[in-house]
Amino acid sequence: MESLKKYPKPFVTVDCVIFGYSNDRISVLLLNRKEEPFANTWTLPGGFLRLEETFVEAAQRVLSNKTGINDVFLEQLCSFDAPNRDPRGRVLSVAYFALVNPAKFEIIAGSAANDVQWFDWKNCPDLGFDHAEILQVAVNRLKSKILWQPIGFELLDPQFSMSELQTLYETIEETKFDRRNFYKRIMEFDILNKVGIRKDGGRKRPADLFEFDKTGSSKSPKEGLLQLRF
Amino acid sequence: MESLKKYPKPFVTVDCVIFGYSNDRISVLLLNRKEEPFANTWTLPGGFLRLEETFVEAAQRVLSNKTGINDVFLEQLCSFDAPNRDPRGRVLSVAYFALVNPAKFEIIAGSAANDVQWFDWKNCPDLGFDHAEILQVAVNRLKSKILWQPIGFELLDPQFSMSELQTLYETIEETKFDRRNFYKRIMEFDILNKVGIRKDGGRKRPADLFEFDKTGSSKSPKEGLLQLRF
DNA sequence: TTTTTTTGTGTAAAATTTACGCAAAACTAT
DNA sequence: ATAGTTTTGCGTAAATTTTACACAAAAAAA
Repeated sequence: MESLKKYPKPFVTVDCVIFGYSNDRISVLLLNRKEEPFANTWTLPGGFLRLEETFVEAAQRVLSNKTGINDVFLEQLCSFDAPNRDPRGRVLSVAYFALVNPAKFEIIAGSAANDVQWFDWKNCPDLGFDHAEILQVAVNRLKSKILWQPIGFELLDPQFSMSELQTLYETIEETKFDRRNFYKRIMEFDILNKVGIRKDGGRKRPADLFEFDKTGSSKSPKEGLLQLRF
Repeated sequence: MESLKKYPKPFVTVDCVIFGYSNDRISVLLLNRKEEPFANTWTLPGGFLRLEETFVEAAQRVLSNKTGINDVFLEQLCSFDAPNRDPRGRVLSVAYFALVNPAKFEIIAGSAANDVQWFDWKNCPDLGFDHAEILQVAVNRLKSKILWQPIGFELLDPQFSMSELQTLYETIEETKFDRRNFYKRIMEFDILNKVGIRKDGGRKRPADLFEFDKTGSSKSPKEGLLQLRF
């Protein structure tokens, strides 16, 4: 069998765009680096791939070690290849993204980080490497993805009201929807189960509470794809 | 600055899914390998990334050397990471895809290939490595992409009739559209310029000939996205 | 000439999307 | 208590879009 010795090998890292949602705001998890390059600069959490790992395994390990976040569903975003994107040498990056409910995680800066924090997705600090570009790609993906898939449930508490779901969609899409049409449209897809009404200190009329129907029996039209248009 | 010496390096290849269209059929360009692993087996054309190259540059070089195809517009598809996807070691692959008009290229097998041929996308031979999986991802991407972007023009001759364009769409989507509604829908997007009527041996009434409007003045609704639904 | 096939244009029915109306439920203020 | 306010769930008609055809013109075939 042909030897691979003659071929050069780049370094390969996995970088993660972790989106969170709380208080009607989308946030992104950033890490402040302790070491050069980009020491004391905010970046996406990431790290080098090990030879026995898949990308997702590497991403889970990096997220756990550097940010304290465990067991998130990661989706591949894009790979980045600018030859000068890392001053140390040729370092490729495979970017992944995930949506999480920040309330479910305690973020803990690992030993290689000065700090780990959530930042509003519209007000991030300058990012090291080409991570601003990666983040932009992730934001675009999130915006288009929400129109076609019932995401958002990973971002909310297990039980939520329709207005909470609507606010999430409006925050991501940066528009407003008609409340009544949103309600009808979401319900048509059969992806929600009504599980009661809000008990706690509601302000006005208590809202019905829903949770995502995990039985997968959704009857959404157009070959199983959501399609929100208001 | 931190040394990278402690980090392992995988090999990285670029693999290309080149779709062609002729005689109402979508085809894929495959290469029959001369060397192990997968000697005498069909695979997607691909090769190892050089450290000074971007992915696209590597793909262009590989395509030119191994298949004789030059200057195609490549779009990143996905990266593949199964640890055992290459028996020689840890070899990652970044897949790209392109749409071309086969009539514009002469395919020439490079020295590392027994042969290079177009295969019908529904009747490919068994592929080496994980290339069947890569091809499946590419096919899915092509099908969804055509609904949102005015592709297909790269697949046709510079001037084409509406029925030729429709047949292309029907071939990719594997459905039939109403001829008159297809005509109107396409015209609404202002992406075609009428450039005359067919002169040569037309069979019945000669069709108007169109070409893609490269001035970028398309007025498609929904934020510039095509949306074909019949 | 007549027939056949393909193409360009138009139009009405069907379906979907959009814009609101309204009453019920709980809180607030008298 | 009672009246007023705000939020929620459900309904309905207008506006728009999609779908299904009708029809005549252009050229080849008979």
